[in-house]
Amino acid sequence: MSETASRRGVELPTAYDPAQTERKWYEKWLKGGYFTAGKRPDAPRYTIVIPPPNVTGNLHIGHALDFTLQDILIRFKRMQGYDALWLPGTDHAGIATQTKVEQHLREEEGKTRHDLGREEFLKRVWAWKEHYANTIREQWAKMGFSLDYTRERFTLDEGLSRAVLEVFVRLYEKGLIYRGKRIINWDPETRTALSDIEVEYKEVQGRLYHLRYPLTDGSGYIEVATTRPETMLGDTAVAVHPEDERYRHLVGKTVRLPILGREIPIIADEYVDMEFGSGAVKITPAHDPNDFEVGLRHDLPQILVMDEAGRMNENAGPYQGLDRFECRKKIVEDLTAQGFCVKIEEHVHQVGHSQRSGAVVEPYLSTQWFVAMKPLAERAIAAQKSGKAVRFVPERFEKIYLHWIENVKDWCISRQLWWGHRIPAWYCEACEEIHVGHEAPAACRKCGHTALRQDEDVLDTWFSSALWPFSTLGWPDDTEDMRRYYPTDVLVTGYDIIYFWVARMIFTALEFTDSIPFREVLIHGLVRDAQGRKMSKSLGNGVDPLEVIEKYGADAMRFMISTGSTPGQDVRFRWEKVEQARNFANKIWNASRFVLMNLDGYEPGDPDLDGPLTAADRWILHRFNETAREVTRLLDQYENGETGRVLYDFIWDDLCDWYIEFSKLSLYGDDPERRKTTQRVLVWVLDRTLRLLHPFMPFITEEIWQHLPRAAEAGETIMLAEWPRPDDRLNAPEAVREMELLKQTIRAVRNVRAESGVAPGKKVELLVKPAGEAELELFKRNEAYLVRFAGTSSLVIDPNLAPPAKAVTAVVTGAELFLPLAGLIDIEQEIARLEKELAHLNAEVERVEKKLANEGFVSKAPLHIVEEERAKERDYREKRDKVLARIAELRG
RNA sequence: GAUCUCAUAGCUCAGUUGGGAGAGCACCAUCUUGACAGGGUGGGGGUCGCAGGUUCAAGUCCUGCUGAGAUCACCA
Repeated sequence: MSETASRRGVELPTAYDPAQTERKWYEKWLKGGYFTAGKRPDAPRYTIVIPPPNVTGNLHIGHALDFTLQDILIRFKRMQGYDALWLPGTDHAGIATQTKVEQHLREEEGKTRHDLGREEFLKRVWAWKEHYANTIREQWAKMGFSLDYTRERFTLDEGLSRAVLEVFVRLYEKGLIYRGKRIINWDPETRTALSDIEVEYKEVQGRLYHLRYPLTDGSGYIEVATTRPETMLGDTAVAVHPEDERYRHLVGKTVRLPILGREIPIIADEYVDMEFGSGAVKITPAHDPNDFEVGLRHDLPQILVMDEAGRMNENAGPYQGLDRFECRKKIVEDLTAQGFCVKIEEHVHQVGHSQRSGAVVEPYLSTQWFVAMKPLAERAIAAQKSGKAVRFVPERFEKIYLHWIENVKDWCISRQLWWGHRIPAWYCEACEEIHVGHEAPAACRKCGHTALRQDEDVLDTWFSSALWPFSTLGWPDDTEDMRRYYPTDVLVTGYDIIYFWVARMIFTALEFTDSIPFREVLIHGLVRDAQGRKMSKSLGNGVDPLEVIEKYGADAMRFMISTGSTPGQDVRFRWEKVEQARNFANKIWNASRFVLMNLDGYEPGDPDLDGPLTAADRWILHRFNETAREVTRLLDQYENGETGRVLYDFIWDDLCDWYIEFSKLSLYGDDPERRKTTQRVLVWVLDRTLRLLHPFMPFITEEIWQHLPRAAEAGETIMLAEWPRPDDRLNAPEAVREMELLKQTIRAVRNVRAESGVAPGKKVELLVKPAGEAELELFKRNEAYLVRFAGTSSLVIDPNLAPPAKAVTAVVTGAELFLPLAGLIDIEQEIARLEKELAHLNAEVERVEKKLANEGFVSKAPLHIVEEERAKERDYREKRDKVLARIAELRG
């Protein structure tokens, strides 16, 4: 007890200074090892793996939202006694990182990656990665995240790379990974293949070019239309619908391709839409996915007319060497000049752009590696539709997920990059036999040749991300962590990566661990700017979380961002909201200062519920209990916005505006027993309230909590303090009724004073006419509060009192209140004021009576609802009658 | 074209299984009262987008419409 005694009376500065305390506590938490999971072997575990941020740069405010939501859950569960693991890590982010490093290299040294060579270039990327991984760790620390750094992982580290190999080899052996020549999405800027979802379609104002291809027999022309005229150089057919009467006679004939003069057939295929355009389509199998299919059906040649940089190649004849867009211009000029281009229409259409480079994506025939999605998707769909499902929060995102996985196409997983997991395939130099395995084979299994070269390409970043929930825990080994912490409990992420990541983790986990990777997925929205725009580098409207922290503190940022939204909905970032959160932190700080400044003679211990507690004491304990119950319930439902509101209201309204104000009477009074009781209630409630708030505002709650006198068994950090459990012994409905009447009375007096223009500081006489014995007792018991908070010079409580004419009146549920204001009052004005009140009460009475007169309502509504309305009716009637009587009296 | 989200006070947004609307900011008045002016007290302000329907009862559920946004799929 000497320790708590020595803490007594510690002075806190008048305003909370976040910068000072945040670093201090984070260091202590780290040193204490409180973030490390595994110290409660007998407790149930709770696992979250972090969505690994890219090592491309600093974290932005969107990360702050995502991670804060996770830290809230982890801290909450840890306090509830779980063995809580929050596993951190970072993602190598293939294209994104490589592009950044290449850009850096170009700007700083004027070199390309090819100048350095693969090995040297990768060294540079690793250095970049180290730098940004450190920056990210620093940012995590500033935001207060309780991550278990002993388990931190990186998608390219040794263990995870092994997992990637394992998955690749197994899928290959199962026939679910294959190599094939297909139309893929090609990014000519970064010169790599992309998967379908890495292509963003944007509406673009383009043109539709109508071209005439002359029939070789000289009998005329056939007209086709295209948005990409340069691809005509790769045309190998013109297709019409087999049932199209207009063209039936032409099928089987040939046309001569303008410029190149190649003779190509007119074919019939059901793919063609007769209604659209001329009903005839040019077919370019090497540059369009649909044409590719048509080409296969009709055994057409595939002529690639561009190179990997999007320049026209040797097949483009006179256009060789031109950029594809220059070629477009040139070829249209030429075709027009030669009379082959007959019409150019303005045409709005969707054009695919690379998600990373922004370049217009070229559908491109290329040999790549693919994952056959059908079997994997079917299993995921079956799982989702049976009981073995991942629960999406909010539910609607399940539909989004299912729609995607039900329509998914094969996944192109090879990337023409250097930064990533190199594809574990080796080709025999002699016979081109493919060998897939963990290591390079010594010799070709087919021809015995020993010269084998490994595939130059790496895997799509998302291939490794798909394994994240189990690769981070040690899979494919049967590790202790894997057994204890897998499957994880919840995945928290934004709706923008449901396809990229969430879906892929689910089907991979089902395939390789035979289980779902997480029970629930909590989906949040995007953080937008104050105008509701998406934050982006080009707009420069991004918000740096560190700037927010510097200005307002990490707790304010966390509270604002986590409570400022509804699940699944986008959040707008507004500085005013951070300011509000900062003010809230300051409010808590000062309420705590008040408590700490008034602990003279404090004797440690819980409030004695059987002791002489005041109604206010019992009321605040009751309200705390309700708040604890509500906060726990809401947190379990991921209702952070509501949780924040409940805590805010309890702390600001109930604790600060009412209880602390009321407590001053006990603290400054001369009854030492009452003072001690109130001190205990204050300390107890503040302690527990800080715990409820801790997941949201870890720093300030810890700082204050450490200043509070508290029992040794509470532990050395609020992080590990027990989460408050609802306790029925704290229920005090009578105290609640008493406080409600007191509050109503005090407010009514303040109100009429203000309305009657009584100076706020002026003490006035207050006459209370209670309605009955119980009320009389109640008011007598609480005289001191009325005097203090209603600004009373003298107080008369008398059920039989005859009010003076020159007085203003207020009516509350159990009493009439009179303020004799002889000098100030104008009778007519008072009557007018009361009549306004009367009109209001009459309207209420009428409304309730009408409801109760409704036979359907009384017979069908739940009893407690009907009872509530009856009580309202009585209350409004009573008040109305009193106001009516008072008006008559004044007139009278 | 398909699916989804949103529309509530001047602004930004809450509103948790349907029971007569709230917060912050802004605004008006007032208070240098011994935790806090980043504060206290009191106040004004809303036909909950429109039209129907279900129900004793609809901001809340259903249908249609209007407007804003998102995602997916597309016709060359």
